[in-house]
Amino acid sequence: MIKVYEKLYCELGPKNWWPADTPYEVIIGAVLTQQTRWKNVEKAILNLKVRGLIEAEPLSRVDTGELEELIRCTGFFRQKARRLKNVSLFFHENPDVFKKSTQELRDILLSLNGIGEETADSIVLYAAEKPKFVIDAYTKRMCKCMGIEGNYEELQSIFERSLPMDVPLYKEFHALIVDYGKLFCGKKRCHECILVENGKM
DNA sequence: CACCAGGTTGACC
DNA sequence: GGTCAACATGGT
Repeated sequence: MIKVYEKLYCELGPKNWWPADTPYEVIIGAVLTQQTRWKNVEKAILNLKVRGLIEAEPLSRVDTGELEELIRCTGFFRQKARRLKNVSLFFHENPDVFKKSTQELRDILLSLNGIGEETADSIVLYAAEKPKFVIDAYTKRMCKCMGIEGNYEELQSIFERSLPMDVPLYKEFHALIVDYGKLFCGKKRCHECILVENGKM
């Protein structure tokens, strides 16, 4: 996998993800971007910034109806508003949760409604800056292009086993995979894959 | 008009 | 264990 990383980095890097000013902005963005284009998330985050809601405490208390309007442009706005408030209440009451171990933190995040594996790992990696490789739809697609298939845990294990355990590397690699996916891996265009030569990575 | 986007959940088998 | 509809807006 390290060769895939090097190839992507040479073609497209560096991406310097995650685009956010603070760790809590990463958490909000991670929830809002679920099944949604980042462009729309940016608008919603700007709305929240204007209202001073990029912190756990105020976000946990904001009126649900108002929050729904502020994030409407990200779709699924009712459930995202409810989930954002729940998550914010949790972080407000547990401000030191990032000090826990990677695995503990991941399990805690997964227990929160609205945070599944990808969102949990995005928060672990980009907000808490702990080494967990994020697997998303682009990653699954890219792996499939390379003849690798599996569930979330299996794919994550492949990346984590074959890469040095390094937070900046995990961050940049995931960013590159997403960017690469947007450019080349849109369903019918996988023949343009710049990764596979000789059927090998 | 149809399809998709940096997914998650709860119901069901 | 896996599969599936529901959740909803905005862009191509």
